[in-house]
Amino acid sequence: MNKAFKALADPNRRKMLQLLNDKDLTAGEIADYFEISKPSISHHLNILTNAELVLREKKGQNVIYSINTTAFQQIIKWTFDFMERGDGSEEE
Amino acid sequence: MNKAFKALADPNRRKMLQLLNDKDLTAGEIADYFEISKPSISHHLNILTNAELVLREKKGQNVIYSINTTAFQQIIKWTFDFMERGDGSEEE
DNA sequence: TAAATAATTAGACAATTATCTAAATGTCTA
DNA sequence: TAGACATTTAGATAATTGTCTAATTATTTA
Repeated sequence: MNKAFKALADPNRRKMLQLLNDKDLTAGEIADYFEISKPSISHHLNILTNAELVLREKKGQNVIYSINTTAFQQIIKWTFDFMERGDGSEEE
Repeated sequence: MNKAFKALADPNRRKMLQLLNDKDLTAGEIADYFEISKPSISHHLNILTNAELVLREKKGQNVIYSINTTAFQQIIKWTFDFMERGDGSEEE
């Protein structure tokens, strides 16, 4: 959980997640959307993978990345707990 | 939004949010739950306030902190967009 | 099998961050 | 008003992070 939150702290990584949410992409395709170098892209993808926010699959020469929806469900759950006060009160 | 995600990246700050979710607390009361120095607590509270995740209110000698639920709703919204694929497809 | 392509690893560096101690500010009360 | 208390500000330092270039690994294909 901590890794996921740390991973989400970077805007480039959040953008990667949004791209992957639209469709699966190879590392190279992801890199095309950014100004930064490919090693930097690789570094960010590694952090996202370690945080289990994305899944990687090697296919020939390419590495295909995809969103891991399970991780997002956990984050939603965590965040949701702040919306539901323990006693059900809606008062200030 | 970026500030909020950065603020959430730190475990101490997430713990502060969880404490404040239970009830409003002064800076000193918050400090009692942590091992780190008061200036460090103050630093973290400042980051949370800047990210608009918490609200601060001076009351006499004390500063009372409380959760800003609006900010959490935005984070939920952001996260939720990953759960709903644009075309409504559930396929892999 | 040599060259081209895709991606990662290694290592360096600058910027950011979390922490500390010491000092300052603001408020209360004896 | 002097002292105590609550909190923040200032400034230093060590650790972490994001970025780069150069080199490496793995795969495809001419």
